[in-house]
Amino acid sequence: MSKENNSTESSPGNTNEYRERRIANMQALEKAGYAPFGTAFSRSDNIKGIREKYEEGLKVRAAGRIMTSRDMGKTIFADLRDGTGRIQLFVNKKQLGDDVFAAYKLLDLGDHIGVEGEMFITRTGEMSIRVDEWTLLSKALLQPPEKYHGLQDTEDRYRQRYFDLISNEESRDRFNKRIAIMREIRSYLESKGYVEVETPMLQPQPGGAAARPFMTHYNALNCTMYMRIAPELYLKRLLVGGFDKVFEMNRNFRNEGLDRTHNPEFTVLELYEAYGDRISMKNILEGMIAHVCDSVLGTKIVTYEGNEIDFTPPYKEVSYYDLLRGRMGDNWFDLSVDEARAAAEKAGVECDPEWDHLLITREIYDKLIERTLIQPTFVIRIPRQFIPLAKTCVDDPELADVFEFVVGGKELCPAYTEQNDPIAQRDAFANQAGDEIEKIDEDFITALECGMPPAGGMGLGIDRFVMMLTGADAIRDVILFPQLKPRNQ
RNA sequence: GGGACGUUAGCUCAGUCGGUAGAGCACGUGACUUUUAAUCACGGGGUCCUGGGUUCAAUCCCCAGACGUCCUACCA
Repeated sequence: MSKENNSTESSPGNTNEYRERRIANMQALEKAGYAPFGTAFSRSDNIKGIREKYEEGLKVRAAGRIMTSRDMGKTIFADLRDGTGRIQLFVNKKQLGDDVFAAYKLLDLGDHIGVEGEMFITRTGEMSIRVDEWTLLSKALLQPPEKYHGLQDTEDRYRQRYFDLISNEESRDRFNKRIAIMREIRSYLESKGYVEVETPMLQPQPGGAAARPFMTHYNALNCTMYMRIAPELYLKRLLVGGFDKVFEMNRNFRNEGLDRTHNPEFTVLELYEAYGDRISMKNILEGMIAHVCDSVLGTKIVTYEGNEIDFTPPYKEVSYYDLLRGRMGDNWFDLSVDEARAAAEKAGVECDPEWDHLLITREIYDKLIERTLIQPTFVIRIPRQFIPLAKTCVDDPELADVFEFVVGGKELCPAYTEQNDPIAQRDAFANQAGDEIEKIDEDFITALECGMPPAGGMGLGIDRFVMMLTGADAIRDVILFPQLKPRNQ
């Protein structure tokens, strides 16, 4: 809305002529015996159901919001919409009688009404309800956005999502898909014996990832608490406690930047399977993605950022070292640090002079290689220093037994053969590479010392997954109420 | 954080090489008993994001700010 004087304000100096007119209509309706904000209305079905049960002459009761109106004089055609669909109303003066028809004319676009009438098909082939009776359910005091273009202003669409949802079908569809995707993930995992659990979002010490947390003060205990950056360490405690297959799909919070692909609160699926490993994670992920694509989209092929992506499993698997050699030459890992830096700079990758071979390698992967992996790909056997919570490969203690699942040039889902050795875990925390150092969670180490079963685990960024499956190019398009900078009052 | 661009009627957008603005939808009045982006006629509606500056005159030019979008850097 424009910017300062909008809808939510109703103070006398700020009303506009549209609102005043609607209030006048509301008062006239009230005088005619129509309560402007009605009570429950019993429907014979929702609009989708009514359409599906169509029969000529079938008597139905429907409720919804008036979206458009075509006034032909003695007959008015209107579109009524609820959460499931739209249907045309045929409102006729003779049918209703002069007074009821005159009252109907006091309705405005955006009002909610309930109607009763018989179904029929108009000459032009439009399924309709011939209204015998109607009742006012809720008067809208503000105009809905433009009926054809909808609400386009990106800022308004995020700040006033209700207007976006009222007027933009693509937006409604996208969020319905998000809901369906999450529902199908749950139902798939439950069918495989996983249980959904809840672990603390308010934590005395944030762990499970390297990220800046949100801090808050807990008055009752007079201590600092942190919004979780990941649920991982708690889910693993549950493995220790005897839950064999657990998952949690809920919010993480990170006190970091805000852009096209980052929102400070975002939804992640984390999943752990006792007695499993990286391979079991690969299997569950392939099965889950295929199920979600089929049940929600009806296809495994999606278009994302101009690329056609085929989610038909199995997905190809390639080792981190092979990717590096493929890009930088077979002798890449034999180069000295200086040679490696020179080669990286030559390839257009800027390197900090402090970096060792490992960090230069990571920069090359991040800057040159990851974005070229468009089709779903498991990148495996990654240097262990980057991944303190994973076990190393049985045949090579320098490599972590993990995969990074990359799609459309972006990392979508990391999965590990989880570290369950408390001594190795403590060492790994202490020896992390780069600047991503986590504080050691002593209670977590204690839990490991009780014996955590060997396990596979993974984390899937739900928002980005939904973006991919719905072709959205901003995370704000898949989060109902994304974070925006507050407006000054 | 750095850079580019944007902000005009309730909504979608034009526009003014500096002389306070237009269209479509919506709204109001009238016509119309099968329309569906209904149609036709007439009409009302604006702090041109905010604050400074230049100027006889600023919505337009300059400076600063707010918010947003895109690019770029960083975390997923």
